[in-house]
Amino acid sequence: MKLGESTECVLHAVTALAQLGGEAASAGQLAEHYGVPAAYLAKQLQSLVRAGVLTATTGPRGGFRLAMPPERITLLHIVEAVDGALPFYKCNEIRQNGRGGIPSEQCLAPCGLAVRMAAAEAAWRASLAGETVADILASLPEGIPERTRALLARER
Amino acid sequence: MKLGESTECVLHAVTALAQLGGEAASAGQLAEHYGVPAAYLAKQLQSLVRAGVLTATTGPRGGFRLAMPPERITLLHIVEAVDGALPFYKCNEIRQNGRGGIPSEQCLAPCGLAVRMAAAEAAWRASLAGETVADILASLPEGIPERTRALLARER
DNA sequence: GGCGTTATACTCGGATACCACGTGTCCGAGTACCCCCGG
DNA sequence: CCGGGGGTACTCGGACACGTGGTATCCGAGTATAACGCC
Repeated sequence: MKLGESTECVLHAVTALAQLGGEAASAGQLAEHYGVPAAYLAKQLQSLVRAGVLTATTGPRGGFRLAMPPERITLLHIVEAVDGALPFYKCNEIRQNGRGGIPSEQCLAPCGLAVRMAAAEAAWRASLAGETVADILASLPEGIPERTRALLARER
Repeated sequence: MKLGESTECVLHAVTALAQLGGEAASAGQLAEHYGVPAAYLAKQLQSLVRAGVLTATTGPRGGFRLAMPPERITLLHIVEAVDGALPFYKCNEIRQNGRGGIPSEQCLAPCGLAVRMAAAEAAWRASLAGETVADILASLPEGIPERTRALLARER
């Protein structure tokens, strides 16, 4: 029960892109910015493109940029894009299997365990869906966005 | 980001044990009761013993039994025992690494991303900690506890 | 000087090895029970 | 008939293969740019 190691990289990468205000940055730039393998970061950012959180453009001066304003991108969007949106708990209805299997006519109500596990998972998702990238930007230390822009901006 | 397949088996196994009211059942019995591999279930139940949720006795008429009354066993106890209690999200402080690393004197406040991820995880844990095995028993269909006792009880 | 063409360098995108965790299985150590024997 | 001892069968507990998902990496397809030559 843990998120992939790459989730942290991607969260920070999106934060950096948000500081650029719609400008693009290449995977190589972002990787160098955080000291992570470039090819690996690129692979993860692709899943964000598929999820519609980022857009990608090829060629010189290309790269990744936000597909939505930061206020509309929630942490849940990013986490689900990178780590998958499958439910944590999969109910296989084993209550109906084996020697003690409950006859299906008594299983009209969903399995109580599955209901509780789903509720906990919903609480997690709701918490992540309540925080946006804009909230993260607002909590950065003073002067960091300007510094990020200076480091990542590409002079024409 | 998903729980192990075995979590479901273990949750149901504990539910079955709770229906026995402190009586013991062997791993083999429980496995047959749910149609799952016996050796595998036994392996998982061991981690519950280590976590103090169950007690185990060897020898004939031995097996596993609850170490606490069902009202005191929460779903979080079980899930953490089986799946580990590690945090989902591990903050490696990559904000301090690489070319854009933030100097440590500006990192007195914890990383905002880590704070949000931890909050979501806390919501998940709180939801699971609010549900006990006794709640699960109360939501079972009519007559199931009696049936489980009849199937799992071992005549002296 | 302005425009079209060409060459270039840079970007993403998917396909490919490597490794760790979880799944599934097995056999050995220990113990409570049951049977048998002796008193 | 009662008590003790030994054998037995049953239980958990940890050690051992196997497979899948994630990590890390590479090279190829495509494009905007920039330079160059021509008009």
